[in-house]
Amino acid sequence: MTDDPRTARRARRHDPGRRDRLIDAALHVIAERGVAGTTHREIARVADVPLGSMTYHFSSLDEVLAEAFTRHAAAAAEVFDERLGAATDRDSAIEAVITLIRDDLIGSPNDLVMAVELYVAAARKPALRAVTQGWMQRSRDALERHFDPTTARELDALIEGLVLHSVLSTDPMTPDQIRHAVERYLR
Amino acid sequence: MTDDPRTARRARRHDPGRRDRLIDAALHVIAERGVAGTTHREIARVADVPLGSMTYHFSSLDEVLAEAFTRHAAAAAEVFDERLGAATDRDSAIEAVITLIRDDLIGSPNDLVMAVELYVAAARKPALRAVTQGWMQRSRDALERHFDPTTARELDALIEGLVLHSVLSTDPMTPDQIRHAVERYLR
DNA sequence: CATAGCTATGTACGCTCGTACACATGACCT
DNA sequence: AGGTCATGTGTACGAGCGTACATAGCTATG
Repeated sequence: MTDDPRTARRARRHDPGRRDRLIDAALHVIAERGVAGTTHREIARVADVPLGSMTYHFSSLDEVLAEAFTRHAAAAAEVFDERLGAATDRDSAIEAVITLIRDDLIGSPNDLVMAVELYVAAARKPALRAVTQGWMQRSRDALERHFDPTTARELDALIEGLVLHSVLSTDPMTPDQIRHAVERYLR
Repeated sequence: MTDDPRTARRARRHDPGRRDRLIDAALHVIAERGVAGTTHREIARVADVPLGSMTYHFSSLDEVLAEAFTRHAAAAAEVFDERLGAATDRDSAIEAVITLIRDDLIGSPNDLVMAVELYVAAARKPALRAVTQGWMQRSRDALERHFDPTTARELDALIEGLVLHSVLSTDPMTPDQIRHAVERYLR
């Protein structure tokens, strides 16, 4: 946007540009090294900013983590929305779910790693619990556009389990196996 | 209890079962504080042994974690075996699965925490991947005593997802909801 | 230009960590 | 009994961490 220093008579009290970049860098580090390997120094290194910048923009490391996970969860939930929003009837919703699992979830294992990292982190840090629950709620809401609440909840759990086991297993599920599992449950 | 330091210390001087007790202490610490909070010093404190004892019995902290997770996975898999071993026909196997989820999995959330901690740890430490896979394999094997391999795999995933979402959610699933989900899939 | 005040940085402190290693101890053999 | 040596312990070291904080730099104003 307006990077021109001469803009705005009113002083910009805050520079969201850098803060955003730091959150993105944090996401990158979490995915790469895990929450355990996520430190002020590592994030600063990745974002190419001085260490002091971390404490300036965030009051603690937990705050960085919370913001990073929130951003990731929002992006992930949006994928759910998009896939399912395109569906018009129940059959195409089923197809959307299968595509979602195959392409967006199993297809990018980093997202699963992020999810599991979040689950673990949330178990110890109450601030992150709300993020987890908001994420789950949003994916359930998306499913409820096409399925009744009970089905949505169970289907959501099934998807999570399928993705988790598929990614962690030595032999990932084939698209046909995914289709089989989802259809068996839904029909 | 003999709290006299000299007595206790002398008694501990030669302690063949110490390694085992350290692994149990490690399990306790992992469940309590997470892998991130599991340190040589904390394990030693819980087990009431000197710090040096850790490096004597284990060549690294990763080795402690690996042994602890292996032990936990074995115990968890045994629960699967017992529940399902008691079943004689398909219907009682379904009941066994429902009981397993309700009483052993959702009923003791610590086990779920351990599982997720293991998943995260395994993502970064190859030595732990074999533990995860062995665990999954054993629960699938147990299910295959009563269901065909495809069903066993899908059911295993469904169980994992149900437990995960139930425990992490603000409103845990009721026994009836669990029964509904499992029966809907299996019948 | 001078100045004031907000933004941003470099550095240092206190702490915890994993690990190494010199040394103490006591069980067992002869 | 006395010596040997695996078993077990206490301590110290260097690295990396989160965070605090004095101050440098810039920009809007007078």
